[in-house]
Amino acid sequence: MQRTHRCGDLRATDAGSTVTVMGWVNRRRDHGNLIFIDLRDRSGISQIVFDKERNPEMHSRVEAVRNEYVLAVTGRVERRSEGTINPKMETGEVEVISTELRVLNESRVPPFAPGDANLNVNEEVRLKYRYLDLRRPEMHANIEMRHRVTLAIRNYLAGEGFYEIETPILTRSTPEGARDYLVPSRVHPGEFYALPQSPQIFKQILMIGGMDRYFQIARCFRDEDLRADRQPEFTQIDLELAFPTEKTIHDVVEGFLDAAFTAAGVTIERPFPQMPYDEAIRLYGIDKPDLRLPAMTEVKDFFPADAWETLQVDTALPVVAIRTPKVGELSRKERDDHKGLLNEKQAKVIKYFDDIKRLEKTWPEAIAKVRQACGAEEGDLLIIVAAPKKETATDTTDARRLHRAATAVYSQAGLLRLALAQKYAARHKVFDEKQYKFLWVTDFPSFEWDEGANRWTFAHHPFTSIHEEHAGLLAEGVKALNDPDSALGAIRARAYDVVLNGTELGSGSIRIHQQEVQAKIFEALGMDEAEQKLRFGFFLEALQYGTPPHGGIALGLDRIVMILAGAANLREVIPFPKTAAATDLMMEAPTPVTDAQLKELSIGVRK
RNA sequence: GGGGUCGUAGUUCAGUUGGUUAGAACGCCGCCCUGUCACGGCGGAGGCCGCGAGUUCGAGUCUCGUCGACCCCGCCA
Repeated sequence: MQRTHRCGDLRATDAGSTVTVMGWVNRRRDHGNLIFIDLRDRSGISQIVFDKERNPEMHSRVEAVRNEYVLAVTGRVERRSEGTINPKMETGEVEVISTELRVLNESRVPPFAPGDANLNVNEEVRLKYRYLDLRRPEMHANIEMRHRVTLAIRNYLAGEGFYEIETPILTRSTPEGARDYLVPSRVHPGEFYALPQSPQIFKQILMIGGMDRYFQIARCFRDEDLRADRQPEFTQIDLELAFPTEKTIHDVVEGFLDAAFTAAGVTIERPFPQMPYDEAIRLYGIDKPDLRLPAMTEVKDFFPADAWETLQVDTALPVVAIRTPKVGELSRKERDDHKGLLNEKQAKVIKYFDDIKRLEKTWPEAIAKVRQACGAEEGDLLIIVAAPKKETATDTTDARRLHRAATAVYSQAGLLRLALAQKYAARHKVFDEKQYKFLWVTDFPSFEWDEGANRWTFAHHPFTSIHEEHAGLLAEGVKALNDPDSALGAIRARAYDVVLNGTELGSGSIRIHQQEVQAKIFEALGMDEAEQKLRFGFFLEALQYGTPPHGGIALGLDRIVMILAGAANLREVIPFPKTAAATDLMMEAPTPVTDAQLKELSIGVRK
């Protein structure tokens, strides 16, 4: 038997023709002498009719057929009579009157029915029986969208002159950044490969190799704890190109995102707005602003100085208003609940005033200005956030220190802004509407102070160019490596993130292509010459052989598809995802291995 | 590493202050049914209450430990 049609494709225009369809039994309705079977394949569902009068032998065989049996059915497509048409089904105008039935395979009773329209089953069960879960139309839709998005990106980039190039999966461990997944070498006892956290060095080497434009739908591995939007192995759209400006790269990314979203049936606006990191912090308190919600507004100057004295606010630091739209009147309890939105650490950095009406009694003019500056409308919630006054006044003479303190206020206020948005999401409904607000965040700090390690570390990765005019700061900064207020903190990188609705989709930069600059950066990170040579010797050498200026970016494919699918976690758009404990419930991975395997790898396991 | 929620029939859940025979719905099995499409009717089977200790005359229920799922913090250049 040869399949002639797919189940979901039959239409009234097929009436009269004889077809053969194959698929799974979605549901069976047994009326005794008349049996209906909904047959399902990837394309959809068709109703097959088995009539005892017309074919008693076949009818008796179909009585034994159960859910998820795999059938091949030949029959005549007939237009359904008036009153039996099912408008809820794509194929509901027709049905197949079966003339031949072959049971291609039987099925045990499944732990859950993939054909159940309102499936309510624990994810643990879904993951264990992933093959059944994948039969569900919802999963088909997500996987299909992922395919379409990926294909659109491939086609777009190929059209822009990018080569798709594979890079090694077995590579070298780099101790900085995320924890590596390690693979023992049999040939070199005691030595290990690492799975790539990203193809970063390889793609830069490809540029040095004159490949001009590279991309890869690349699998990356990071041995860190999981989140709803983080898997230990994930897929990046990774690209790099020679002789770029920031604009070249932004145009390419916007181009393929446009193609990808179009493939998913979504129109997006271009060009994406841009915002320097420092402005993002000042307006949103975070480096990945969600533009669906209003920014914070500086309101300190609207109040007379004595107001801040009364309210016990530190006037050296910012005072901002947070507006949450369309919240309406708050009950006493709801207002009390705001306290719970701050953790202990946050409460040290900021205090808030959420009873605007009370403030208004004392400072009516100030509050009027606040409302106007925020663009507040009736029903919007306004909360004023400031730093609590401390025993010793904040030092305003040290600009870098002051900046650090102000940044802490902005970021804690930003977290409160998001917590409020989340708390009142059901009321403002901003998150319900299908809107896609893209943003480029640019000019990230090159270095950030690591409190724990008490040293400077890179904010993006150590191959990121700094702005040329900050070369002096770098020279100054390397002389004060142990000072959190060193000049290093003021250096801005030629780095950019693409952000969508408060989610970081991707991150990239113009790379360093001069060996001396690269060595200087390593030095700023506390690596002496010997250590540089040990860890990146080959790369520093490569940079000396005519490296072209180059830059690139990597975007999380899983996250893009997740957002397009409206899914709450990545597992919905990954066919075989891992659990929060990084296990595979279907394969039951990881597993112990035999002593013989370990011996061959010169590995002993500590009990 | 830390915090939270959850774990009872194949599935999703209920289970009172610790009390006698642990329930419901869907699914499953049998019989009936020629126009259903979440078909319907009648009947039936199905339980290591995650696992292990403890408290108690008595534990699904209380305590401790442990395993697993999910979410968050740390972590993720």
